[in-house]
Amino acid sequence: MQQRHSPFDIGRIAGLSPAQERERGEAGSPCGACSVRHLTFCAPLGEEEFDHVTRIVQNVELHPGDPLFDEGEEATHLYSVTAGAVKVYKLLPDGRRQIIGFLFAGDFLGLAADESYAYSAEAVTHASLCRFPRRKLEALLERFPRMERRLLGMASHELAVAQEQMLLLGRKTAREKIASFLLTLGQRSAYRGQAANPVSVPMSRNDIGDYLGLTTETVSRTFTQLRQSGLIALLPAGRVELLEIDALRSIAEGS
Amino acid sequence: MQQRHSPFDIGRIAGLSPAQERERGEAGSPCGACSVRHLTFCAPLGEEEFDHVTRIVQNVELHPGDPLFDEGEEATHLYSVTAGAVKVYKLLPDGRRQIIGFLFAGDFLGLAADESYAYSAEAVTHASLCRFPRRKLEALLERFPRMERRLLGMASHELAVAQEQMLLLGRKTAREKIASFLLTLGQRSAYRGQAANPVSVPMSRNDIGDYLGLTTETVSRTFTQLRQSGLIALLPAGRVELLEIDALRSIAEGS
DNA sequence: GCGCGGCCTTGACCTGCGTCAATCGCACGC
DNA sequence: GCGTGCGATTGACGCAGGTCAAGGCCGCGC
Repeated sequence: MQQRHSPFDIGRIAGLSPAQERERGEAGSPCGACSVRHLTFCAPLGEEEFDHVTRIVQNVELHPGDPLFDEGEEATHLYSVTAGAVKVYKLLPDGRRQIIGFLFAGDFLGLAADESYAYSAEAVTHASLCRFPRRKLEALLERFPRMERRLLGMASHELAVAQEQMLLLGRKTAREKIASFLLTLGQRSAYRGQAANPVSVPMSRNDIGDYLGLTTETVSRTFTQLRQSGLIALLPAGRVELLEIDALRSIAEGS
Repeated sequence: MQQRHSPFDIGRIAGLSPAQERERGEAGSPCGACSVRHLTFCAPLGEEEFDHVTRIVQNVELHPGDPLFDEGEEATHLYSVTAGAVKVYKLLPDGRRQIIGFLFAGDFLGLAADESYAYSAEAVTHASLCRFPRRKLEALLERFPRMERRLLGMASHELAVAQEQMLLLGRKTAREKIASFLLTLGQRSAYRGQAANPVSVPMSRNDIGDYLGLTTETVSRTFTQLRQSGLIALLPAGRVELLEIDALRSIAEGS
């Protein structure tokens, strides 16, 4: 239990050593040069496993707003984000939208509970992803149980994140939601080795609203209110400075 | 891909054949006599695997309101519900509560993203569970990759359910939430081979509220309103008859 | 430099749901 | 049968956040 990682413990698997410097891997494809491997699904793979993965992976480049796949579509591929930001969402027939998550370098998507995707995915910024044909990846899982263990760990982690988000959606106020959102974005940036304090907030107010169960206007007003209270500063290029992290933390946890 | 189940496809694995009749397995322990095995984690195990599981499993009986474990506690066990209902929830420091899910026969809990539970669990009704020491189960997973595959399938399924719940919490109205809730409870009953139409609703209005992001009063008012519209009937013993399933379905999906 | 379009902000107003409080219903113990 | 207590229901009222609408800001193309 020291050397071996628990399959129920993605935190320890993935959190070993958030690196300092990285640029997104070049569009080409060679996994050998992957600069974000330590963050991804591929991190714990051995030589042989990694070799096999390298052979089935494809590269995908998206521009802001480009769709990756739609809810209900046949789930033919799984993806790992290597650069940029992607959003994943579900729609109601009348157009109401719930964003299920924002994904950054190292995040995995496409795990489907049945044959089709349960959500749609679309680029927020310019984004690069590795694409794994599902059939071929399954064949590898068959051969390399360690990969299955890794996926189980990632799924358990996703589940914990989803549960935390349910708490936010069901029980937090707008102010608490925004504070939680900014802190979480910061933590995730730090985990990837990027600046955690002036946090980069690449998504629109509308996207933030659809993620937190609020409207654009309420998101905007709440940002303004936090700014006026001296807790944050709104910088150019969608960056937000967290001026009073402790205060934000106590707001996020419910005053 | 015909004989072999996809690891990303819990739906097919778990959904093979919801049986008709079952009573909860007797408190004793012998897995051999388990009447809900076809619903559980154990369903797809082979002889040898099942034997090993049998040897590490313990039985737990809970009365309504009994706690099973608390958020933050060391995650020493995993559980499979064999009878009754269990609720799983998270708290904010000021006491606000979000129920993450209600679990019934066949459901699994305790998968933790790190060494401690991310939520608390407590019995809703009298409940029976199988308890697996985590260390020992991990050792089995090591030996039997098929079990890991099964867990991955279950986790993927949980993830899809959680995402659907985020859509509900973030974007649905009280009326839509209650309609969705009743329909989902019905489907899950049917899946276990129990009555789907007069649905059994064993949890309190308060629990329902904490699950749907509403207050007790709003839950109560919404039930009354659905009853007055002739869509449901409130029967004794916490049972609800769904009188107009199609109408309820269209409400649940957003009118 | 100028106009255009998309996003953000702000204001005024509205409403769905929360809050507070009273009452009801029913299971249970004696 | 009768009291007791907890959960459910109902009502009156308030407010957080939604809706509708008007600018403001800014990057981009020509």
